[in-house]
Amino acid sequence: MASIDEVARLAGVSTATVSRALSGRGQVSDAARERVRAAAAALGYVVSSRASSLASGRTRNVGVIVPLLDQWFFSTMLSGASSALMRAGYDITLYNITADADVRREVFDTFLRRQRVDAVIAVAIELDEHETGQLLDLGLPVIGVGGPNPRLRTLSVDDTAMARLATEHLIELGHREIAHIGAAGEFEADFRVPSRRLRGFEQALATASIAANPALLEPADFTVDGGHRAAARLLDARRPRPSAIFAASDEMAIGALLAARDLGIRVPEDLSIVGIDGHELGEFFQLTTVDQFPLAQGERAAAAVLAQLEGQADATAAAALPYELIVRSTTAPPRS
Amino acid sequence: MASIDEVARLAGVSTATVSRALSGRGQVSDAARERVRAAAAALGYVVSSRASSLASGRTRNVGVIVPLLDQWFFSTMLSGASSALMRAGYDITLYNITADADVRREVFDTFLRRQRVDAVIAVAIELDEHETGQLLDLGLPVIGVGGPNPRLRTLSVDDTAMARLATEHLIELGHREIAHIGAAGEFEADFRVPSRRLRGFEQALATASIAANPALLEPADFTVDGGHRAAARLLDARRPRPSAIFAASDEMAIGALLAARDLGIRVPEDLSIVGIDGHELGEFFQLTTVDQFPLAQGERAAAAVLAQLEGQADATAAAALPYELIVRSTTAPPRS
DNA sequence: TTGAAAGCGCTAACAT
DNA sequence: ATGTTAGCGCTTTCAA
Repeated sequence: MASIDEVARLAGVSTATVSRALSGRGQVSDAARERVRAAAAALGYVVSSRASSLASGRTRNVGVIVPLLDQWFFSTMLSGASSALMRAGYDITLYNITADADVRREVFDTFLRRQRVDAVIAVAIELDEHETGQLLDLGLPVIGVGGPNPRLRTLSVDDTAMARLATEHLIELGHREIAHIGAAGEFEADFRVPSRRLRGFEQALATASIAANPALLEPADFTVDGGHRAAARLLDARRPRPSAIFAASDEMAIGALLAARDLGIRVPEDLSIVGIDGHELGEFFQLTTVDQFPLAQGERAAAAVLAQLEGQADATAAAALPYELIVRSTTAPPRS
Repeated sequence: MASIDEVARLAGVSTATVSRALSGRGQVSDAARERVRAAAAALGYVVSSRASSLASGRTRNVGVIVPLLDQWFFSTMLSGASSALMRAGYDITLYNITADADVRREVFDTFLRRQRVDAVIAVAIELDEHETGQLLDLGLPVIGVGGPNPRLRTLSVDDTAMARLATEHLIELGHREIAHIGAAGEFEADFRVPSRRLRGFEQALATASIAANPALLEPADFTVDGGHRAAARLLDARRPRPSAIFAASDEMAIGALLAARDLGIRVPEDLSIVGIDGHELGEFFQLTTVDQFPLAQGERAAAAVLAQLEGQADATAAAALPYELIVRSTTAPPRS
């Protein structure tokens, strides 16, 4: 591993000039810069982040906290954030806050305090007061994605409005008996998303003067299987059947779709189904959904963090995250 | 951010003793250790990884290279590796080698050479000669998972044997007309897994003296959609229909299953389907598969790396990665 | 525009 | 068992 001294010697300049030439900070003549570049390339020299970060206080590394990795939505957001940060030359260190409470505490008490990162992105995590305070105490740029947090700079999509949009789509098609598959106890603890989507659903019904019917609310855990079971209950032959289902995630919507197929109920002729998220499988199942572009959300979070680190105004900061109704083939007017 | 001097002062010892007490290296009296602990806790002191790594040469950070994030298999392995490393107090920095060739080159030329990591785990990446050399040049423990690489210490499951096992299961049930959905050109470039699974399929047929039939081979891209399209071609009414399909991944097997349903072909009565991987949706679809426990693979990779870092013999090193046939409800004897 | 030199906050010899 | 001290390899004043 070549060191800065060797580069300086080969280029015939001081280490200070090498540092300036390679980092782009401070004035360096074109000639010197070129010689330094050539020397560094010849030696295969790369600035040691250990030494550089100790001297400068900058690590070129961003911490990303995620609640789960093995779910499409989170890994897609991570993918977006990761590629944007890497393009900017930043490393990313990953803090996977799993179900394990000890690990979670360690992340906030220790891992994040090791001065390894210049900034933090917290993805879809509901932070409690104490954790939020710990994050703020780091004295670093912190940005949250999803789940508005009044004490943090947060990018979030309007879950209530998305749910309203999905429900309104069904209402406009003429549906009146609309069921909702969504939140359930345990899951709720970490994410308020489900309840916000339920609220949007209720708002849309109220605006259209459709009475809320508790029998048409089925809790589920945001998995395909959960959506399938919830739909099976809703579509039970012994009770009046809704003409449409709004599922609070595409995974649950897909589960509902498969449940309908199992029961010989045709979609969309006998039953309309709409989801939320923009899941990769939505195209395959021809699922109508409200897309929230998770890959782009990750990229936006990265851009916001980079803007703060580089001290520029973040042009996209104020704008709310976009979402869009994608009408495919699982929704249609009810029969007669 | 409190520094080591403040802790030393508060504990009434030198900074060297603080360092020793907190790192566990070297001899410290119980009394001193306790005072240091208390002082550190009182001040909220955490060792700065910047300073510590410069002085010691250790970063307590492992780099993980993955080819994709938004696919269940890779994110699951990452999840396993991540949780195991975090439990051992290690950070992980994530290098997502996307489709972008420039980013890929940068990772090997620059990112990995910044001396930010103590070791590298390369997940399911086919490295070319040059990249393998670059990894080795780092002078760090490197372990690969999946895709055997003769120059690297590698944990890998025997893809050929897994495919053989899946195919033998069909043969033992009495199937003779067995189709395979697997590799296709472009995908092949990065992963040799598909061709190894094809080989296992062919071996099992040969052992049972079943003639290979090129008409029963359909290339697909390892997605649900690809599996669906491949199965639709295989199940086309105008040609002789196989009695069983072995898909080289669970995602494709699920696609095939849905294609059969679309065509009114009953599974397993009219068609048996078996996959590979142990996908989370396998249970839901009652899919027969050969599970390769990707979460455990990630954990094993982490354990192997930690063993090398800590200089212990890795007890699990020699053992091949386990796999297991999980018989569920998509396979049965053919109809006479 | 460039160089000399003083740190950045730890760790690890070496001494005691 | 503990303290003293010389680095680790850079960055950044400060001076020239």
